[in-house]
Parts: sequence; C-alpha cells; structure tokens
Amino acid sequence: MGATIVRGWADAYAAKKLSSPAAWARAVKGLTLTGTSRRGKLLVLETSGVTLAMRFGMTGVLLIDDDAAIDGLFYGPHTYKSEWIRAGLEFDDGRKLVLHDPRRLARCELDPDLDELGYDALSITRSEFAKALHIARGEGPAIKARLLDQSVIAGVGNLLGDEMLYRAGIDPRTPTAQLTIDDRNRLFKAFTQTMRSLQRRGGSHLGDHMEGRFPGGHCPLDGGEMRSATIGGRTTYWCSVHQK
DNA sequence: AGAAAGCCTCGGCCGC
DNA sequence: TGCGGCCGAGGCTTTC
Repeated sequence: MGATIVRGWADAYAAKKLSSPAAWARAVKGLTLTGTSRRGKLLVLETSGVTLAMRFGMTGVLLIDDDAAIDGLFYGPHTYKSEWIRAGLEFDDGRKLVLHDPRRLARCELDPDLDELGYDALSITRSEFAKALHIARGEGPAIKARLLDQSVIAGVGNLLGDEMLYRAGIDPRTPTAQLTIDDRNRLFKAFTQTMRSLQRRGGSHLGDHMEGRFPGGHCPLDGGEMRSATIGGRTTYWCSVHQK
C-alpha cells in the first residue's frame, strides 16, 4: 500500500465499460493506492482519488509483478502470452499489476457501483442467505438463476451454482419460492461448503467438481443420468436421480 | 464445428 | 393497457 501509480493502460476491450481506452490511463495516473478489497467477482482498488476495479470474466488472471495470482483456470489457457495482456498499472516503487486475458472478457472499471452487488458469497451468513432466497411475490426465478444473480449474491458463477445444487440434491429448475425449509437448509450448507472448498483450492476452477458434468455423463454418486438445459441463461447440468 | 465462460442487451410472454 | 418479473436468444472473444 501507499505506492503511487505512474502509468496505467488498457486496450479497447478491457476499457469497454469506460468512455474510452484513454480514460483509464488518464484517470489512474498519480493515484496512490490506499487499500484493496473484493466484492463477489470484482477486485476493488481503493486510492487517494477515484476507486478502481477489475473483473476477470472467464479467463482473466491478475499478474502481480509478473507472477500469476491464481493458476489452472478450468477454461483458461495453460500458458501466458504477452499479447494477451490487456491492461495494467505500474507503481512508483517498480511494482505492477497486469490483467492477462486471452478471451477479452475481463474489464477495468472506474468508480464501480458496489450497491449493484449483493451479499458476498464467501462471507454470507445464514440470515443473509434466507433474505437472498426470499421472494416477495409469485414463484420467483428458478433457484439456479437466483444463485447466479449477482445483485442478490455476488460471486457465484455457473460451475459453482451447479455444484451447490448438486451437493444439496435440488433440481436447478425449482422456482425459488417452492423450496422447502429443508431444501433451504441443505442448500445453505452446500453453499458454504462449496465456497470453503473453493477457497482451499486457491479460488480457481480446477475442474474437480461434478465429474458427470458433460453430455451423456452419469452421476458419480448414484449413477443417474445427468441432464442439461439452459437455466438462467447458462448451461446447467444436474442429476436426474438425486436432484429433485 | 460447436460449445463454453461472464456480462450485457433485446424482445416476448405471463399474470396481475 | 401497462408494468414488473422472468425467460431464452444473441453478441462479444478465443480456445479447445
């Protein structure tokens, strides 16, 4: 902390949410880093001025002084190339933060609106979880879609959402308001356990969840056929036997 | 060749 | 008729 940004840059893709690529370079120059935090999938850099943020999409990785902050992304490449560097910050002490992203879905942001994000998935409490699943009117969305809604709970992606429902034995298509008390209890337990194991593994998708998660796959727990469909806009897999 | 990720936008359907 | 809630499709991009 305390280092000052001497230079920043972003290409047109990384800066897609900004008014222009130059806006990032212009805004970050001369700012002093005062703190870092994370909310859901968003990395937040607090500074002496405007708050900076980065999101990593599917294949984005933060490089700190040339070292990858995480490795082994399930869908990512297993190599690093200089042409995949999309944005970066250089500090007056010689250190740097670099955004490496082959598929160009990662983004830099200025003054992010944290109110758009719900409870953080890593630290959500039982009572917050209950609120997150509360539906005021009607049946609500399919539970899978609810888990992926970043404005309700921030941090759950497609693979994690499938994993939690798989562990809890809940059909991802179930309307949220139809979940029983028992369902909700099992889901909260599966949720926290899944997040804990994710954290232990270093926070990346290593592909060690849900072995049957592919077309024609079978459930490793009971041999049931795995089904798949688009739910909440994402490809979803579930066991036809134990996820009811 | 098609499918996948996160996120965004769009148009359509449903029920009140 | 309008509105909110919800849905899938389509787009972005590249790799496998």
